[in-house]
Amino acid sequence: MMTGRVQRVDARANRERILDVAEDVFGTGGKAASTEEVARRAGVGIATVFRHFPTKAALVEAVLVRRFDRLRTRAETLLAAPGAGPAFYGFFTELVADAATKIAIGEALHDLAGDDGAGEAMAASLALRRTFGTLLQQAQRAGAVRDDAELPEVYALLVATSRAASQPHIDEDVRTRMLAIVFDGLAGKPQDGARPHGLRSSDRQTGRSGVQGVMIAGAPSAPDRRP
Amino acid sequence: MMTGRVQRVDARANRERILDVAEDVFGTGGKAASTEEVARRAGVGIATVFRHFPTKAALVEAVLVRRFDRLRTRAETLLAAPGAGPAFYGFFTELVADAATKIAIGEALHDLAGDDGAGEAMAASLALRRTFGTLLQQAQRAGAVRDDAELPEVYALLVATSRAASQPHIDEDVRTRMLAIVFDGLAGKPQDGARPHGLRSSDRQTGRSGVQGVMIAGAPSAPDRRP
Amino acid sequence: MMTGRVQRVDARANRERILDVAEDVFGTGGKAASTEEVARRAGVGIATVFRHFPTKAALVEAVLVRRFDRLRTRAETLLAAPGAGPAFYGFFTELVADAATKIAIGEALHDLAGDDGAGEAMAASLALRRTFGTLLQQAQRAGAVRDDAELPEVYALLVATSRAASQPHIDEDVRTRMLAIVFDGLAGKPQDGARPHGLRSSDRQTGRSGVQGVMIAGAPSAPDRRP
Amino acid sequence: MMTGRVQRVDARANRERILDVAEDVFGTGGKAASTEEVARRAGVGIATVFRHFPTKAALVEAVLVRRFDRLRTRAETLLAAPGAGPAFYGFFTELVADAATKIAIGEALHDLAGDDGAGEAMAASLALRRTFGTLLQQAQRAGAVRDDAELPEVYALLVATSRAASQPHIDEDVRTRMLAIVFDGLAGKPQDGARPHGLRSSDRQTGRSGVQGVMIAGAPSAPDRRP
DNA sequence: AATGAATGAGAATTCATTCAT
DNA sequence: AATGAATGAATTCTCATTCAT
Repeated sequence: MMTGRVQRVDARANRERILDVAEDVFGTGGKAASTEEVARRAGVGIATVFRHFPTKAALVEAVLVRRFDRLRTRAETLLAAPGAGPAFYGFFTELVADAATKIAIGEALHDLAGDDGAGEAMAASLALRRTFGTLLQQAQRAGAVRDDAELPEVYALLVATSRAASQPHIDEDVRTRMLAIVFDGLAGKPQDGARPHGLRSSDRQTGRSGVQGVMIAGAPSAPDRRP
Repeated sequence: MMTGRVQRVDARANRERILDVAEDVFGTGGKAASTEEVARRAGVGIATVFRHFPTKAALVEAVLVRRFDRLRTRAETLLAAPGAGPAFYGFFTELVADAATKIAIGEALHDLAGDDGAGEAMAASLALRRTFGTLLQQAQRAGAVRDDAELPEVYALLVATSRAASQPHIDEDVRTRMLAIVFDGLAGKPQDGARPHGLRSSDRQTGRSGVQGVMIAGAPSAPDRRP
Repeated sequence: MMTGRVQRVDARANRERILDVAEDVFGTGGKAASTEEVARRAGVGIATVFRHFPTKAALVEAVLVRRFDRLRTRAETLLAAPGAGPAFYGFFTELVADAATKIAIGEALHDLAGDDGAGEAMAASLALRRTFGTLLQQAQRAGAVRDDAELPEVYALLVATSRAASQPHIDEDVRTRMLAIVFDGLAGKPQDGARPHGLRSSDRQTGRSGVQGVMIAGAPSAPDRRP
Repeated sequence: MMTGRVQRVDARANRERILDVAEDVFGTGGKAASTEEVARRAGVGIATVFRHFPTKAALVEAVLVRRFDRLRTRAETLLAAPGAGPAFYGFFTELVADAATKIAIGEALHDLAGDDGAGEAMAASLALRRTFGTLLQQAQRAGAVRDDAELPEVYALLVATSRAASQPHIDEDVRTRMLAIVFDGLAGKPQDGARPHGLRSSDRQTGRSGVQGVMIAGAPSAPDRRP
């Protein structure tokens, strides 16, 4: 009994170590990194990795599931915190900051978003997205986020910025200012009708935005310089 | 002589065909796609590909250089067009829309951004960035983009959104609305001091944004609902 | 033109050499033998083997197809020869003698017989069986083989004896005498009703033969010693 | 003491269970089946299998020894039964029928026959062969088997037919008729000199049988149809 | 210049066997 | 004595790159 327990504890520890290392290895080198590298850096034999995760895909998936679950748990914690605005923006900021060190997870977030093959990871990803959607709604009800922003585009921005943040030359400073711009866009009341860029967030089903044509054609009718 | 000339013309045509195919192949399948696939779809022998591009990396680089150059040329054209604001936003929109179909180029833009190994492609990438910087300055001078936004973060947003747009489940509609938010953030006057998210684009060198701590601590002093 | 032809000739030669070697390697070691062994003994790189045969199964199948085709061709030649009896028995003898040196091919004949996964090889095997069936019918019409023997059991005997002949300790002498017994059984007029073993070839659908029960029960009614 | 005894009883039981399972596993999947599969289906840990049988080869050997011993015991029982003919043919039939369900054992019988590496199994195999030889002699003395048949070829036929019977598409009906032909060959008085196949069981040391040459040459002088 | 064949260095995965408890 | 985890040596297959024609 005791024996069994101890062995399991050891194995569990190994499993966790492998996951930790894999998160780092796949983070740095993308999922193209070799399983052997994971084994080496985890200090175990290659077969041990395969004992815990029968295929490489299973290993990658386990890494993602763990990561998505952690993020979702964090989001749930923030849901309960007072201050819906800070909760939303804080989570957004945290996730992007975290992505900076877990490089290819952004890629995974990215890849999985449309991939339906990876069962569990997909589920965990969707759960995270759902919770994030709740954070968004709360923040909108609190007036901290404009009402016309919807989950698909906001989540796309979350993925986009976290992915961008994983680039090594994007330091913390740049990242913060990048987010400040996005956050202004999210918070900002669509002031007056005249915007310099001609896009409206509330536009739907309009096919191609008119901007491109206008721009190519040359001078837009909108005033170029604001008073 | 004639033969030589003809062969050269043939070779040049081959080179272009290979580049076209490679752009598509690496676009669809990522740079993990095989060189043999490129050769097959270009209708040439594998050795011909390696005759034109001594390594796979060289082929990928040539694809990127051509792509960056095209984008830069487009940016230069817009620089001369009247209407600095539409020029900037239009180019941004175009590039993101284009990325949606050239999937892995966004990845490359991404990867290269910090990579200094890839000589020519890096140079082309920097040239594009520089031209984009000029577009930005013009737009700022025209009042179409807030003054406190600087190239690093704006370029980061360009990369981020173009990468996000390459995901299959991001349709044109979502892409447009995502950009609308970002563009509002770029255009928007930093209204009053009280922002719901607590980030200021003009903050520099401040290490960690204070948001996180505040948020975790709970209720911020700032009013949650705006009047 | 010339160039292309020459290359193809070389490649064809390599292909044949690989097949020859594979026939030997899989013959000696069973299909469990490694592809690398085939490559080494063929004097080519492992990748060359896989270039010609995309999977190991394809290689094994190609070996079998070639072998079955050769045997069928031989059978067809004999079909045209005068003397249906000698043709039948001669083919039987030849095939068994040949199997003695192509060890595991007997195994393949064996395995394939019920296997429907291996497309081409299965087809080639069936073609051989069909031609052998014609040889059998001719021999029966010529009175050289008893009329009540049918293809399934005769073919089973062919497979069985060729497989047995592949064992190293079965020398030619033993093989010949083993065949002599089988051939006597095939040729032999079902003499009188009283056989010492109690089985009749013409029995069909009789479920279990009665022999076993009788034997276990003890003394059969049939006379034990023949006059 | 008590503990030791109990443990030993348990261990013995485990050993038997492992052997039972192994007989089935190696029977179904060939000896390529994995040891882990045996352990799993036996409900023990993999290490327990290796405690009882130090190598996989030892396990396979133990399975074979047990099987050969059982067959030999059965043969010995039949030796004492009245009716030497039925004893011989019955044993032959039983063994072949049994092989139909213990697939790869036929293969093992086969493989071992010439293999001198597998000590105990080889010995058990030889013991079986010896006992079978006695059955044969008795049957010959009883006139149930022709006098000129000797053990090597008869045993070869036993192995050959049992191996053939293990093929899934050889049903009981075909198996019985295949045996009927062989048994006719074994029982049959070498009638008159003129056989359609030209082989004589009593031929020894004659190098190649003349049949092949004759057949290839074409029309034999012997009449093709018997009067 | 162009081609297709050849090559060896990985990569994922499996398996018999050993180790620690 | 029993267990399950760990291990490294195969094995199949892929791919960038080189060679010969």
